[in-house]
Amino acid sequence: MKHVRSYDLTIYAAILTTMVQVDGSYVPSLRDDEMEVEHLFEEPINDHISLDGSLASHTALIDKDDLQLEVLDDFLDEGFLDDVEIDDFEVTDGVSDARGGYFLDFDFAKVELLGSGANEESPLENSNSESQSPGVSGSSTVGGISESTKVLPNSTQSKCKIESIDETVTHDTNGVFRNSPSQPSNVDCMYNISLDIQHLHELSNGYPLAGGMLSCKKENVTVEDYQSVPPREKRFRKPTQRTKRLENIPIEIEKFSDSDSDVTLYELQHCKKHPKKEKLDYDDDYFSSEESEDEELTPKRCRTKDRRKNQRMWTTAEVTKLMDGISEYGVGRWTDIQRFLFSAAGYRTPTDIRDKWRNLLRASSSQRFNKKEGELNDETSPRTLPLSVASRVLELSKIHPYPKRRNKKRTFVSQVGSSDIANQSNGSSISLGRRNVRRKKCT
DNA sequence: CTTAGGG
DNA sequence: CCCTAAG
Repeated sequence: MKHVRSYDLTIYAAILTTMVQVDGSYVPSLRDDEMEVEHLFEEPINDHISLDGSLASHTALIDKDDLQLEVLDDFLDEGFLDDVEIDDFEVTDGVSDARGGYFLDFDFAKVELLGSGANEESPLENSNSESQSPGVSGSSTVGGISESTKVLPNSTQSKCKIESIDETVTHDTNGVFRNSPSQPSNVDCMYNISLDIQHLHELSNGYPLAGGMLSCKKENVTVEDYQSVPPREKRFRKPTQRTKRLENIPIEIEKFSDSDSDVTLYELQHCKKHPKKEKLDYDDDYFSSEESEDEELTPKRCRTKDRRKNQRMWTTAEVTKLMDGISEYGVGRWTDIQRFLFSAAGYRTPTDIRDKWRNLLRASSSQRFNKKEGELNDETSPRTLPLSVASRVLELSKIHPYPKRRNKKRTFVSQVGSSDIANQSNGSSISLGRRNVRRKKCT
């Protein structure tokens, strides 16, 4: 989520600001600021909450590095900066560019100038250019600011600098972060940072954001230590279909071994996968269907050793559900069927469902053929589907013919169909079904 | 990304 | 189940 990323950095920025702010006294404690920022999180309703911070740069600032690094470390520990990509912030170094990551401008361009006096260049600076891990870059930001504040002995100098910073900073990043137009930099070069936390609620889903971020440990974190923080391995591997499928089951068991594990996990995954379609109305089907507990309790995972990698036997309940879904949504809307009926399963991709339906059709037809032949169908055999299922499949196949357009046999089937919903043209019935489905779904 | 079709 | 082409 980009929101999360930019927002994290934004908050982090706010913390930075307030940290350096500590007026005159330079209290090496973040407590007050913590509270301020925490309020940000507590009131997601207000769109803009402004932090007033005076970026004081007069005197040497103690162990700010440690504190800041600690805070940053907390960031990393909490995993909030995990996903921050460096390309989320276009690093531009021009004041004129109002679109670039002003923060990076701020830190790297300006602050480095400020700290030009003593260039014992903390190795953090180098890590910027590496840009391998955004978290690392953030850390360098911390180092830069703190260093500058430390080094700078002259207040007037800093004033000028920060004025220019103000101009630079005026910028609207994705509408997330906004800075008030340059304040007349008075004594302490006050500048205003207003946070747009319109996306805050998105973060607060169970993530101890403020708490974890603001908890200020007292351990010293040296620069080297920080640098040694391994850049979080990126898991943008683009898993293949099979990988995804395989990953599906163990994750459920591992991460969410709780009671409602399945549902929660599915929600998460699904929302991640289809961010737009996250409005899933989980009707009673979703929870009360016998399918869920059936699947959970009896994970009939009959894996034939070699042929199919991971094959799950289709239970009768599943087949029933599949037919329900087809009768409701129509043939061809496999994604909907999967989403609304097989969502709890986790496996059973739309393709699987379609394949199953295809197989069902085949089986039913063959069964009918067998009936004609007079062969007795063995209901107990797993190879033959129960008569109830078969009859239903046949009926459904009449109503919703499988969209094999070129198939001439379907016309025959439709003519035989007693419900007369399916006319000679298969397409009409299908499209009708789809329209109904859409209306039902989008409400 | 979803579906259809073939393997 | 898997893969891939087509919309």
